Amino acid sequence: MEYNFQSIEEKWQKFWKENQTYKITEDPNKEKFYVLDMFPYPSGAGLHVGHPLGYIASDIYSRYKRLQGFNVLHPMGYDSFGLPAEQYAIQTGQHPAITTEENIARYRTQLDKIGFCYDWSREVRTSSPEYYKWTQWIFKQLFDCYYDNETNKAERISKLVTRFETEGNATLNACSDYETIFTAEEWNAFSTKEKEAILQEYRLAYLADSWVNWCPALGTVLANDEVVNGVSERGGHPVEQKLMRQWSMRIKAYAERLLQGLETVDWTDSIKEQQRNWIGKSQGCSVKFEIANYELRIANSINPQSAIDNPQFIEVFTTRPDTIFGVSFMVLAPELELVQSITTEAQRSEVDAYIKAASLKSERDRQADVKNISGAFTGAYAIHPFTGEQIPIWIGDYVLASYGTGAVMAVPCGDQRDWDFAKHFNLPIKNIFADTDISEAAYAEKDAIIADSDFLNGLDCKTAMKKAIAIIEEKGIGKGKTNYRLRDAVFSRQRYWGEPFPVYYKDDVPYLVDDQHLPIELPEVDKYLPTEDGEPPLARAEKSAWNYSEGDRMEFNTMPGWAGSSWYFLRYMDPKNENEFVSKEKVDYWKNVDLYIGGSEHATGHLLYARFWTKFLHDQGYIPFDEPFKKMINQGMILGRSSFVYRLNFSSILLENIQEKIKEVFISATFLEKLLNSKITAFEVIKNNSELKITFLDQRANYQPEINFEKKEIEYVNKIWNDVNKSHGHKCVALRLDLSFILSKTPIHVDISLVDNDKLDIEAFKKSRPEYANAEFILEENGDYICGSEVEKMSKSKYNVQTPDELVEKFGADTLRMYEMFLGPLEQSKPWDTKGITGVHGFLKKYWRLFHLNGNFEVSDAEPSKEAMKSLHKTIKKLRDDLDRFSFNTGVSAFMICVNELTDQKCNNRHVLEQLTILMASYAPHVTEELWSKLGHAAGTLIDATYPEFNEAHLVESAYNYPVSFNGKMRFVLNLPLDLSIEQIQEQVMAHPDTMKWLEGKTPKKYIIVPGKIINMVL
RNA sequence: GCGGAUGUGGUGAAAUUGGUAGACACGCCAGACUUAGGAUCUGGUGCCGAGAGGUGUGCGGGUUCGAGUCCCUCCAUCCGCACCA
Repeated sequence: MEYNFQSIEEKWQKFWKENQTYKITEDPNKEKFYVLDMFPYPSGAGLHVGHPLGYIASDIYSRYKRLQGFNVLHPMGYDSFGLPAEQYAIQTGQHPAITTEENIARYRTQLDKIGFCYDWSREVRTSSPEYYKWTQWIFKQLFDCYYDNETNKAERISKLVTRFETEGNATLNACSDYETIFTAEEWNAFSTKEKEAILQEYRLAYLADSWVNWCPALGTVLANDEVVNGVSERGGHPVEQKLMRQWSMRIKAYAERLLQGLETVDWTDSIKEQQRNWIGKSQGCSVKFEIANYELRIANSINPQSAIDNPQFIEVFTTRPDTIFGVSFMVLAPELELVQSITTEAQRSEVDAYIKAASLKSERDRQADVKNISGAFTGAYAIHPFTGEQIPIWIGDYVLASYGTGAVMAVPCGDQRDWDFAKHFNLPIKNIFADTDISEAAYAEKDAIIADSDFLNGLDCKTAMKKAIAIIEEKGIGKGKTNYRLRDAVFSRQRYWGEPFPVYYKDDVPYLVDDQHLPIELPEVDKYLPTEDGEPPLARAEKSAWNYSEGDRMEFNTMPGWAGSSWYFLRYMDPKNENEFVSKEKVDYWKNVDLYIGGSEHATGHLLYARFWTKFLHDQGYIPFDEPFKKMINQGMILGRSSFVYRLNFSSILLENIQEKIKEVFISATFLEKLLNSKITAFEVIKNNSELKITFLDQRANYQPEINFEKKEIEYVNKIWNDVNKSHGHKCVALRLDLSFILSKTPIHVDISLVDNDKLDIEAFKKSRPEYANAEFILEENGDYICGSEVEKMSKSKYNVQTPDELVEKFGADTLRMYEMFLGPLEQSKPWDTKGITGVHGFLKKYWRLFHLNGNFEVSDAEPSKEAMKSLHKTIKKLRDDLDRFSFNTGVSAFMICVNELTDQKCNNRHVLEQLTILMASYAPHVTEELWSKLGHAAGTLIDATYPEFNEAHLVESAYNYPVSFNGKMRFVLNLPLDLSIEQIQEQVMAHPDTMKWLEGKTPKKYIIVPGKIINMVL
């Protein structure tokens, strides 16, 4: 009986579905294990072979854990709100829900064909109202909380209000940018609107006018992580800064905990580092510098009010308070308002010109232009708080208005940028580090001893920092402070296809919709575009189109893509719960995700937001953990292997009948290579009567008499002439080809479905495009057209997309699963190449054959042989070790070795094959399930079989092949019993004839004998 | 510039604690069977060399009886961050 994978896979997929083999329930008697794949967006393009890589790995691991007796939660669902479906809706008018539904159906078909053990009864979709009801509910909780720095967690707004009513906000320590102090009396006197405006400054989800990344092409704002190099991550459209009233999330409040939590999770250093960078913690101290002659400045200012409004101090943030005596000037960001009031008349024109120039530079230009030092002197001076010296105040665009206070105390001896600025403008550089040379560059290391610094003299940096902060605080001119680069995340989008907010407005004040009215469903609209006055698409909805409405109007923004994906892993635990987002009982059982597999591209988006929401839900007591994903593996990208054809570009071709169109001529890659490796750069062939005259030319088409061409090169030219001429009905009279021109042209991508093993299917290629219909080819000797190739990202435009479907059809899901694992380590990026798939397919056939004799199923019930047990237990151990360290590729090799050995042993022992089948069940679920039932087990019971136990006894050897080395070089192998003592081993080795040969008459100076390992002699 | 990762045959890779480098597979070569093969089976295959042998894990150095593995220097590729005070 042949290994008929098609019928086997179809049969079992149907069985699993009908019998709900993979449906799981909470079972307090079993230990839980939660394996999760990153939430996919169901794109219209469907799956390519790169997508299932992680899914296969997680599936293998889930099955492995289940076989070991764990209760494994392994769900799948769809992050189904998103831009592509909406863009499609705008173009076609089709409701995005329909497109989304179709795409999900396609995904599901593709996923089902690979044989995953997902519990589909737990599927969730972010775009379904049953799901987003709870996204809205969580938003409400965030709205109703603030971050209390004293309890170090999120607390209810009602607690804050009580505090305001009794004490005002003077003693409050909460996360907010609100700095105005009010008393309880003042608070109680505020109007509702005023009170709400203040509360917005504290809420974790809040409405505020903030500078946002506005993307005109997408018609929406974007979060910082959705902007890469000044353009939108999706689509690459330009992004500008715009002040808009938007919902935001006060993620800043969690900066420190998000940073600390990284220590507790098992993620790659690379992702953790990216999150640390994004959070950007820096510790230091704020210091106030008094502005000299401030009164005078006010009197002279053209805008006295501005001067009065601004403080007479410049506050800076520094991470190096130990270098405070090294300050020799200050630099302000040019856009700072303070600059206007301190600039002297003499400097005004220069300063204004500089500010104007700086404002014209885009954020991107400013970043690109790091080396160009620029700035201007304001004419004003600050007073050094310790020395009383007057230090000049400059402006320069290397100081960013958005970070810290937008001002720096410049310490040129210790900071390279300050040093560069000082050198450029010839400002004083004061060295406060003992025994350092700062003539060529700043000394930025923190290992110097401080000098010329009054009370800091003789101290090392660390001690000096502490002392400096202490004295600065004592003097009341500043205090120790920690800064974070992390900014609050914009939470609204001006789009249609997203979660509506559970918010209505009355008198421009936002109010939450009561829980009983949730979910607020997406209303129908006539068009998925903004209104004429630029309101988001939801503003088009009639009041009656809303399932609930209240107040003057509903919120027209929708939530961003990361809203639904920030908590989806919780919903899988209890997907149908209508009363809670997840029940306490279920979340207490399943807890956080034990293994999370997905790409690394969400490092600063999804992975940070999900951590933030988890911490918040934990603070509020809804879930018992505060990190969502304990261990994460980032699978590498599967790259495509593109194929190329090379079109010849004849700079001149003459035909007898010049009306005839010149055909497309393609040259085979191997032949092209030969040609390029020859001395030929260009040639011309002219037919004179029946004689051919070949002329070799240089790049300028000049005749090259000095090069002697070999016979083979003449042959190459002849071949081209013949092939081209043949294709043009032998009407060519002249031909000129410039090879360097071919190289300068990009090779043409050809669809990989037309190529097999680099060989082009010429007929199919001709049919693929009308302009190729009459193409002609310069082929290899054997008549093949060989394509060139290159490894690139898989994409439609490169015609190198390989879908899993065709491979499943050709080789089966089991082969695909094993092959994807066999490619190499999961984390590594690698090119997709189907060349090796036959090897894996052959292995499965070989495995199948172990169970069959002359085409009939036949296994032996005899006692297994010693060597078969050894092969088996070697494999059991190897697989256990490999899976425990997520080395999926080496597991496949181990199976191959085992099957090869059992085949050599002609082993068809029931016990051995049965155990091997359980081991392989997680990798190749279909074929193992088939053979498992043939072995006499009930259908569908393989997934809960008892995982084989490793027994060392089967691997015990009595003898060992010792590698015998001389000076560390292995010379021969000697088989010796393992129970020999070191002395006996030495005796045996010395007695061996080969030893004599390698000793060359010398006596070894030293013997290194490690029993069971090696023998080495030092000569 | 800073940080992280990677570098081993023609190719994908393996070598888990320092102990026979290249397992396993592709490809290639030779052979068997076959009307045929993208089927199956057998043998070979790092490089140089006829052979003995030499040589070999990006380069150079070090530690060690012994280094792909540990340490130092440099180089290359990929990814992330980048005036963050």
